[in-house]
Amino acid sequence: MITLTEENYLKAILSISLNEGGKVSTNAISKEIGTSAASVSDMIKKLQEKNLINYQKYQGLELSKEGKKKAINILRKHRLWETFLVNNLKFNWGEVHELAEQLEHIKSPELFDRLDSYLGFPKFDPHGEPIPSKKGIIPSRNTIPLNKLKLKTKGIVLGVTLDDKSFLDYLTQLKISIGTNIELLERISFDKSLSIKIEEKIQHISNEVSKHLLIKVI
Amino acid sequence: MITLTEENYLKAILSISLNEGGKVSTNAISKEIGTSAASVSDMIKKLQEKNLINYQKYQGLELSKEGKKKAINILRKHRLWETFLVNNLKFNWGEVHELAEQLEHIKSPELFDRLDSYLGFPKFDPHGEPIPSKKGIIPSRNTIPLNKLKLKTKGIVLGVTLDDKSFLDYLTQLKISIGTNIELLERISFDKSLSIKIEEKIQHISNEVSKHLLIKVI
DNA sequence: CATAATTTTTAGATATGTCTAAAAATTAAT
DNA sequence: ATTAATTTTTAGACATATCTAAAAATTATG
Repeated sequence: MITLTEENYLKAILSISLNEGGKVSTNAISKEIGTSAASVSDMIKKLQEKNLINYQKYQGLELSKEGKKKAINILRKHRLWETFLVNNLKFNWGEVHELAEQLEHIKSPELFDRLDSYLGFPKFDPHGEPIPSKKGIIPSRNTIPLNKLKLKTKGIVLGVTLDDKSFLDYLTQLKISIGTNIELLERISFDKSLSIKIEEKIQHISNEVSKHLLIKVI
Repeated sequence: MITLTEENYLKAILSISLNEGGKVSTNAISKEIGTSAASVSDMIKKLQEKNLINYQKYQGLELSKEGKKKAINILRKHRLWETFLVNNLKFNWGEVHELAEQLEHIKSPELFDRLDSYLGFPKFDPHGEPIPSKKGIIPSRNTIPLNKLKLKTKGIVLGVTLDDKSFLDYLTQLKISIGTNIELLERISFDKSLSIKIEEKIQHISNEVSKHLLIKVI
């Protein structure tokens, strides 16, 4: 049986792999989870014993096939819950992350099959993030982060890659949400900040914000 | 902060109080939860320190005002989830207990307000058990257990008082569910078993089964 | 390439929640 | 009202998940 804590480690390792690729370091996990490197080191041993990761001392680690399957399933559960909370219970998109962090640990394959069906088999959650299928396949789309977009290009916001309340509240304030039309007008070379046109209105946003906006070019 | 384990103890204590009344013994909790009396004794100390129970060594215990409030809230959450699982996700009434035992520990007052509203503010769950209101008021109805019913009396099944898969599956097999019409035909004095008429069909059930069926006399 | 800086691991503690075995208190029975 | 049975508590252990401090290994630097 896998514990809640072990699930959180797997999830963190998956998240780091997806963002950075390659081997995952003890320190990276420590930062992601907010525990000491010593604790991570302990937990790594347990995950290794359970064959959920491949790991050699001092050499970093990666998820095993089994570990990846479990981690992706947690992601699936998280995103199905977020979809339910926003679509059905009318939470706004900034409010659901912590709640989904609790709900993602519920154990019942049957529940998630039914929830998936109840929600109409959504492929993307309210943040535009892909919901892994029951078999663990993660849907993909042709999007690029706004900070990589060419000048004078028009696109649609299809997703955000940061599920953080203050970030999402700020987007809401800028009237940016999933489906919003955007045009990249100007890039300031000094700080890589951007002037963009959002539904006919000109706004200025930082590089940090633009990094987390996934755009489909039109 | 209250832990998951503490919540389970509070729930168990509430359940025993509601069923038996009076002071709750260490042994009763031990049986209800399935841990040793020694473990219960340890946990009792913690709950006492947190002022969730009133307790004197060797003298049994009862929930404090605060403890009762928390316990009733867990019950509320459990029953709201059972309602969602049956009404919306189409689980049958025997399948939802274990799942609701996990879901009842989710922490978010906002979630349960919204879920309550989403479900249409139900007063009773799919087993006919009362759902405590947000303020902790437990709805009541004029029902009696089938084993206390007078002979030749007709009534409607309004609830069951045991949330156990094998029991509920058996009821389903007997075609007994919430709202079923029932008439008490005969009581066998030897074992207190009953002959009953269910929707025009005669059936024979044990006293143990009849104890857990709540009837409204018509 | 030797040393400094960083990362990772080990060692030893702590808190939670559990257990068994034994002691203490209460309740029941003769 | 003693003794026996039962219940409850204490004592001592164990597993999980965490920590800090220190040691070991790796990586970076002059």
